[in-house]
Order: sequence, then structure tokens, then C-alpha cells
Amino acid sequence: MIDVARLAGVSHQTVSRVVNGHPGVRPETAERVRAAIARLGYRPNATARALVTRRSGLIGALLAPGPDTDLLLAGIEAAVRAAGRTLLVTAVPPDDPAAAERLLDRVVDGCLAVAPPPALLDLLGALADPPPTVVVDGPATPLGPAVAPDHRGAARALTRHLLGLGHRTVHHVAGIPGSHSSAEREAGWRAALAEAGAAVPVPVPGGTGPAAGRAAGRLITARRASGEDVTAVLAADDTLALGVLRAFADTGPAVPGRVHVAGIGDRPEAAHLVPSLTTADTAARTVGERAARLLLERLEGRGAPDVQAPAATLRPRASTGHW
Amino acid sequence: MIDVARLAGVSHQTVSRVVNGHPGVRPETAERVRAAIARLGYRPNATARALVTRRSGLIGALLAPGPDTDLLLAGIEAAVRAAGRTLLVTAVPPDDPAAAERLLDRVVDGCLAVAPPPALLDLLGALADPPPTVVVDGPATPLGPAVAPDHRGAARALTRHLLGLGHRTVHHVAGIPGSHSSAEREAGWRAALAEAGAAVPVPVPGGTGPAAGRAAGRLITARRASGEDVTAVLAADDTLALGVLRAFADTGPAVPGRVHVAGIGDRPEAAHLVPSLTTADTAARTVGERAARLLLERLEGRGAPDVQAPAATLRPRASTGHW
DNA sequence: TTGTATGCGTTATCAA
DNA sequence: TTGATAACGCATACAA
Repeated sequence: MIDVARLAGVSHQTVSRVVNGHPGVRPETAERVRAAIARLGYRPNATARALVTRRSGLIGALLAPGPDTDLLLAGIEAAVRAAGRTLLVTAVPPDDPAAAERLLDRVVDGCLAVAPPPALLDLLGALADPPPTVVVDGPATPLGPAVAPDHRGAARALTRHLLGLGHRTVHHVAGIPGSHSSAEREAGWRAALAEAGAAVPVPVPGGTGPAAGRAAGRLITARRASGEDVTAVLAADDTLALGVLRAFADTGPAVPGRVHVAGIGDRPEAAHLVPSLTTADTAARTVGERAARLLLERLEGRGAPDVQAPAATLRPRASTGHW
Repeated sequence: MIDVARLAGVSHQTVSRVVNGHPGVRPETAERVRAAIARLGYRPNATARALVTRRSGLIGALLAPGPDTDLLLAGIEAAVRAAGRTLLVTAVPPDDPAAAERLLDRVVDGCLAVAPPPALLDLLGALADPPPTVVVDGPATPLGPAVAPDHRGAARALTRHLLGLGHRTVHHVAGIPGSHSSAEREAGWRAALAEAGAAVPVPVPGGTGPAAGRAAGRLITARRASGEDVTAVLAADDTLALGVLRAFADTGPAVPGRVHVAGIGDRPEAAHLVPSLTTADTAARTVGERAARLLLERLEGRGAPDVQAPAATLRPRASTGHW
């Protein structure tokens, strides 16, 4: 900056003014400064600026594993980028919550906690002065508000849809144990069964991902082999559903019959599988965007209005497997 | 830091020594300092530290859209986290290369350019003093070395495999136009066809994603309807392949016959589709990890050995569609 | 309209 | 073994 000042024949203070668009600089002077900046390829040092302004322009994202982490992150990244800020990302494995601390030691203006397990929220709460935080896909906390997909509504709508198709009950493959999304999805499923007075089968342990879904599908196959009434399955996410369908295909058509399998999330491939997957769109990407925008508005002091997560949209499709 | 110093009855400089584990502090003094740190919940300010050391501990990742961006990013994140550094992430849409500049204005110690289009590399090269850079999934540049998945080997092995199954030729659905991965994959496919003396059909425009694949699949359907010999298809990535299979299913079994469809990448769902997808594992996640480690080693001055990308592994599976 | 002086929270150099 | 002092590159109050 001093080099630029020297070249333009002004003080470094005037350079600062020009760089930050402050008023009260003669246009001709500003022009000289800009020329010098261009000539020297000068770029302001964000670190020094952050030190003195106490604002870094950095937003931290703490990512715990969940079924929609990638889509949530995509939305967050887009919103942060659109705001001209920069995103700091770290995964927070369940066995290493300290990964979050290493990120928070960077000076972040604000922080997004994605699908945080309780241990992570505790860690944040125990900080000397925690950054403004918005929870994405989790419960609101004293640290700040939360924005979450409509898991419950999605599960409920799907379960109702399946019951409406004539199934006497709907079995459930659960999501990641202890996660907010999985609890909400299970709650929605239970609610719809209760409304309809349907029997409530014991949920099948799942997790997330096609391999976990395939394993769960085998359990369901066994369940049916033991005589239970299984004609419809709601998996906690699309990737599980895909695996469940595969498990049914593995069994082969030896035992005749068809099962309707639904997922949750409407991942990009859901519509293009053979057969396409019945699911509900929870707009995870949009949720990520809105959460980030909420955080940004709070940082700018605007008393941000409560952010509404989009309602889940049912996507009835043909997804049946045979066995 | 001054508060800590006061509480421990030492100078701030001694606090700094303790924090950084410098030698020459009496153990008893160090203990007093540590106690004060704990009592006040003091955490060193990374910004101030970066200002004076000229090293921020930050690694920037510039992400251009590509078929494996998510897996590459996952590997990068893990390696950066394991090294105790922090990752800065920004997507660089083709229409907004300036997004990269905003990230680079942060002081990053080094930078990973993922699937960079030429425009992005130009932008990096034009910087006054560009950060040490490793290209991931792209060509090596004057800025630094590159680590890329074995696209060409994967495509070649798959094409050979299909030809070995007795197909007279293999049609190709291309990836993202102008991308390194897509050019390499196409080259591998051409090489295998040339070796076998097989006819080289015009590549079908694809892109990435199941929707693009489905559209490409329709083009192939039309191609066959016009009398061409189409019995095997190599799609440039698994998500395209999935869409292609769907397009064939859409056509229905009206015209009898089967097509063998293969993808590239071995995405997690590939093994669990019905039928499962023939593909080749390019270990994108591992490539991301290795690229990040290469960058980190260069930053630490170690004359890093050339990093070897893992060879592609063929995954022959049952993926046929009918029409 | 412009310049001078001060401080942001550290680390590094030197002297004690 | 420790402390005083000077940077690091910038923004901000104040003076000119």
C-alpha cells in the first residue's frame, strides 16, 4: 500500500480511502491511485484488514455426516459466495469434535453448524465467546436459530400416500441414529400411521447410503419371510431406498409379490432410476441457502425475519421392487 | 494475551513462548501461564498471527463443476484437516471466474484448483504473486504439478472389456465439453477402439448428471432406430450411465434386444443399482487426498516426490438395459 | 481534500 | 530465563 502511495504521490491513507470507496477524494487523485494499483498489481491484504476491523469476511461451516450434507453445503456455498464472503469448511467426524475448534480458532464472522450432534453444540456453547451461529438441519439452540428441511412433513406425506394406495401399513428404515433428521422423519412416519390407525412396525436400523440400505433390505426380506405383512417401505433417505430396492431384487422373483419402496430427499438420480423412486423433495439445497442468508442478515444487524424452510413436496413415482 | 500475561505475572512475550512451545521457559512459569490461559479461556488470534508470520494455515480450494468434484473435495478436506490446517472453499462457475479472485484475496498458503477450465488457470497465472498451486483433475501448469484420476486408463479398460464381451463397437456419451476429464475419457475410449480396429461412432453429447444421461440415451435410441449397430455404450460418468439406462427403459421392450451400458467412476450407488453398473473405479477421493498432501508437502519445503494417481480398477457388473 | 499518528494481537529481535 | 521494542499491513480518529 505504501508502494502504491509513493507511486501515486499520495499518502497510504489516501490509497486506503480509494480502495474502500470512501468519499472525499478528488477524482483526479483517485484516478492516479487506481492507476498505481493496477500498475503494481496491488491487492489489499485481507489479514491486516481483518485484524483492524475485527471482521474477517469468513463464514465457517461445520459439517457433521448426514443424508443431505452435500446439498446443504452446495446451498451454503452459493449464498456465501453471492454475499462476497468466503467459506471455511471442515467436516466434524463424530469421533473428533475438536476439528470444529480448529476452524473456530480462525476468526470467523459467523458459523453454520450442519446436522450438529449434541456434542458439537455443547462444544460451541462452551466457547468463551462463540461466533453468531445458525444451525442447519438441527434444533434451535441458545446460540442462535435453526433452519431445517421439512423432514417430518415429508415422511408424513409419503406414509399417507402409501397408505392411500391401499397398503395396510408401512415399514420404516431408520436414518442415522441420534440425528435430528432421522428423528423427525421417524416422527412423521409414526404420525401418519397413528392418524390412519395403522399398525406400527418396529423400525429397521438403516443409517445412510446404498450399502446400508441394501443391508436393511435384507432384514426386511427376512421379516417378510417370517410371515409379516410387508407391502410398503419408507426409507429415511433416497440412498437407503435405492439399496432396499436392490436387496429385494437380490432375493429374486422366487416369492411373487411387489413392494412399494419410497425414499426421502428427491436426490437428482431419484427420478431417473429404473423404476423411478417415489420420494418427497425437501429442498435441501434451498434450506442451505436460506440458512446462510439468515446468518448473513444477522451479521449485518438486520433483525432477520424468521426463515421459513420450504414445505416438502411429494413426488409419487413408480418405485416398486419385487420379491 | 496481555490479560493472560498480567494474570500470570509475566510479559506477553512469555505467553507467546508458552503458546508456541518455544524452549527456554522455566517449567514453573509455563505452568502459571497455562493456568492463566485456561482460566481466561484465551485462544490465540489466528489473524494477528498470520499477519506477522505471513502464513495463515489456510488452503484454498477452487471448485469447477465436474463429474467427481464432490469426491475430490471430500478427499481434499480430509487431508487438509488431518494436517491441522483449514480449508477455504469456493465454487468457480464458468461464468464467474472472479469468484476465484475473491478467495485468493484471502491470504492462502496454497491453493488447489479442481477441474479448472483454462480461463481459471489464466487468471491464476496473471496474479502478481500466485500462491503455490496444485491442479487436481487437470493438466500440470507452470504454477505447479497436477494430480488427476486415471480417466484414460479407466475408459480404455472399460472399452476393452466391452469389446471382449463380443460387441463389435462401443458408443460413447461424452462428458462436460472442454473439460480435462472428458477429453481423457474420450481419448481412452478411442485408443481401445483403435487397438481393436473397431469402428469409431461419433460421440453423443452428454455432460454430467442423470438428466443429461437420459437425454443422451434418447439420442442413442434414435441412432439405433435409424439402423446403426448399437449394443454397447460407454458413458463418461456413472450418473450419465444411469440416465442412459433409464432412457432405454423408457423406450420399452417393444424392440427386442439388449445393450450393455458402462459408466466411469464407481460412485457409491453404482454397485447397488438394479442391475448394478459396470464401471471403473478412478478413486477420486484418494486423488483428492493425494493432491492435497502433495501441496502440503511442497508448502513445508519437502521436495515432494511425484505423486502417483491410483490406477483405475475395472468393475465388471451386469449393467444391461433393454429396448 | 489530504496527511499524521495510533493501534489491531501477534511474533521476532535484541538486550538484560 | 525473561522482558522491552519493533514490525506485520491496514483502518480510523483527528489535525491540517
